[in-house]
Amino acid sequence: MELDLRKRRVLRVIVEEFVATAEPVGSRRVAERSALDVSPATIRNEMGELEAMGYLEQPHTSAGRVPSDKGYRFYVDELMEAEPLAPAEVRRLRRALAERIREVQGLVQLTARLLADATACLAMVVGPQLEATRIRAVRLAPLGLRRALLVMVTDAGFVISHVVELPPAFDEAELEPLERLLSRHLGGHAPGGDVRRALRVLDREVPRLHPLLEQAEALLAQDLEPGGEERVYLGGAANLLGQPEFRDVQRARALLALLEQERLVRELLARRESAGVEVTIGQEHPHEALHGCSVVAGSFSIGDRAGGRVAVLGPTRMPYRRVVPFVKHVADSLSELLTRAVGS
Amino acid sequence: MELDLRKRRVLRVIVEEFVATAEPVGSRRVAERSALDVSPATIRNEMGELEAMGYLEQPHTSAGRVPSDKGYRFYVDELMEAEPLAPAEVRRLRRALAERIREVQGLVQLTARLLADATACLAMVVGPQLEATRIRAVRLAPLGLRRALLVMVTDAGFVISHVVELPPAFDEAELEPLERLLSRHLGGHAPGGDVRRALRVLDREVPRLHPLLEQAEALLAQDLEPGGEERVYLGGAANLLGQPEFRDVQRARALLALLEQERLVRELLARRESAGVEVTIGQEHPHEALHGCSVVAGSFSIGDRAGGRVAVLGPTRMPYRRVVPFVKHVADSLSELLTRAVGS
DNA sequence: CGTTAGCACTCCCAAGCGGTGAGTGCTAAC
DNA sequence: GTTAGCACTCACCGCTTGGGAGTGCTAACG
Repeated sequence: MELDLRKRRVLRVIVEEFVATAEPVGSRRVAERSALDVSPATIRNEMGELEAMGYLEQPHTSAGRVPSDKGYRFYVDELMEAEPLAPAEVRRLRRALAERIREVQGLVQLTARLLADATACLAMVVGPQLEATRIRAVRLAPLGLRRALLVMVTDAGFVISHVVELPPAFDEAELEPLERLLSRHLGGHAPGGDVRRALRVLDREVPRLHPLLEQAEALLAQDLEPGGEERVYLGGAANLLGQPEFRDVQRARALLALLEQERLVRELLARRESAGVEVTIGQEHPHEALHGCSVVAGSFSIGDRAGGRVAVLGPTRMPYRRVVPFVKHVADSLSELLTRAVGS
Repeated sequence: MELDLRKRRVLRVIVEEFVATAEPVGSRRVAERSALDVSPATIRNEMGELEAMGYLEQPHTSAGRVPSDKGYRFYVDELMEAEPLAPAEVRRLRRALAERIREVQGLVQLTARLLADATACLAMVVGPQLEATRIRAVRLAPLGLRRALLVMVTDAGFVISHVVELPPAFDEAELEPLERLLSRHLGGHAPGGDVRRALRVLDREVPRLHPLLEQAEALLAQDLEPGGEERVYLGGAANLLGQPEFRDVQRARALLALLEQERLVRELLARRESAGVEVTIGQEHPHEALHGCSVVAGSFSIGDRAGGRVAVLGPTRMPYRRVVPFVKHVADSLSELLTRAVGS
């Protein structure tokens, strides 16, 4: 049940024309653009068959054809020729990112902005995952009033900081040795289960610290749970409203409402098995609000550890040829820059 | 040229009816709802005069009247009776905020969410302003590879942290004395001009530190410039799309595009002289995209210093009676909680 | 003199109605 | 297998029409 060469060509032309114009494409246009050198009538036969096979849809009789989700899927998997990025664009991107590589938060936000601008879609970026980092240093800064700031720095430039209450018997002078103790015990561990285990060991060894360690553990757990430190950044929501598929405000509203729930966005970006860029098309999404939409997502890493995710969301009628390589490029650039910054 | 009692009553009814229904209100409805006990014809005369005076507008002949911006302004300033918050709502709010008072970022974000949900508008919150805080402690955590994390903690729970490159001749053992030196010199200063001055003094005293101090100054400047650390949080954009005034997508698009520019949002929230809650209505906004919209904004403070701003944005047809006291309450609650947290 | 009933008038809106044109599917010929 | 020809379908556009809401005006009323 494979598609023969001509059908593939027809499907490709239809997808690309529809992506460009947002209007159903008819047999005549396909005949003109496909360079197949056959008449519209022949194309019509092919289109009829493609529709029967589920790759095309007709909004109504006597309108042209529109790709179905299955059609887009086939296009993305088999037909699309990725459009290489312009060298100037590559340079601009690299320069912009390199400038902010120091602070992860800003980097992630900037990335979202750049992606959105370049693709005219909505961009989503979730930053390096805490779990993927290792604690490099622990500091306790006195704040007075029996409080101190517990700062943990991880190797990806993450800073976890929380105000903790000091046990009543505590003297500020004790902070420095305590700092060293914590650094020794927690350094090198990932701020997930590893650190928790280390905290427990320490708890048994020095029971006096119990109140402090308990707080540290609770606060860490809070950072790690969805919606904690790993913030999600969106950019370019206004881009979507420019697309004709969102002329119906209620659709746009449902989509925005969904995207405001950070938990759902995180779910949307959940890592798949694959290595490269993943495309999720229309009905493949579990949420109804996303049914006319596609998501193109990629991962970046820090050294050999998982970093975060970058993604672009737009109507299924999206310029995949441009978007897919762009997302891939941004993900790879981030990996490279972050890995070098960590210096491992 | 004051409005007599009956005109005030008529205007008030029209504003409130229009706010509730989003449809132009006619003389009959005003007669029914105003309890003035006069006929629609009389009301019509009043409405005609109110229109001539600029308080009302007519979308077209033979439609009811709609308040003009001037009409809303008069309503907000003179006619509106603030609707007290339900005690249950007050309690819920207080509990939710108190839970997150520890970390400023989360608190600000939560506030935006709560405001948006309660008012069915878009909420904007800009966090405590760095300039308004005082540095409480400075820490330098070694990161290896000639780098260290410079952490400055301010009294409002702000944490400013940056990776800095250490001068080549530096030994990690020197960090601790340096830390103490910095703490002594910078502690108590506001991270604006004050700290910069202190840095310069230190620079003269210990020229060896120059490369480090230079970095610190540059990074601080970066944090302080708009778009630095004082992040703006938005919540409830989807709420706006539900309003009938945004049935025209292009309008919504223009608005969203404006709100994506953090600089403009910050401008929008810029402090006015007044003490309480400020309402900016329609054409009073400099940006055209905001012409059908109103903003209700209030300030919160930390101790006796400026804190940040909370605001709500919606169509000019907004339930001011509810929104104004709500914004005021949220601002006051934040002030109270943050002031107590700082413990000054 | 303010208030009111009556009434003509305006104008939006929704529904109904051909005309138009794009695009199709079918059929028969090449 | 391909193609020209052709009837058919159906969204879209512009037009008209009827209805209804709400107004402004005028004249009468207390």
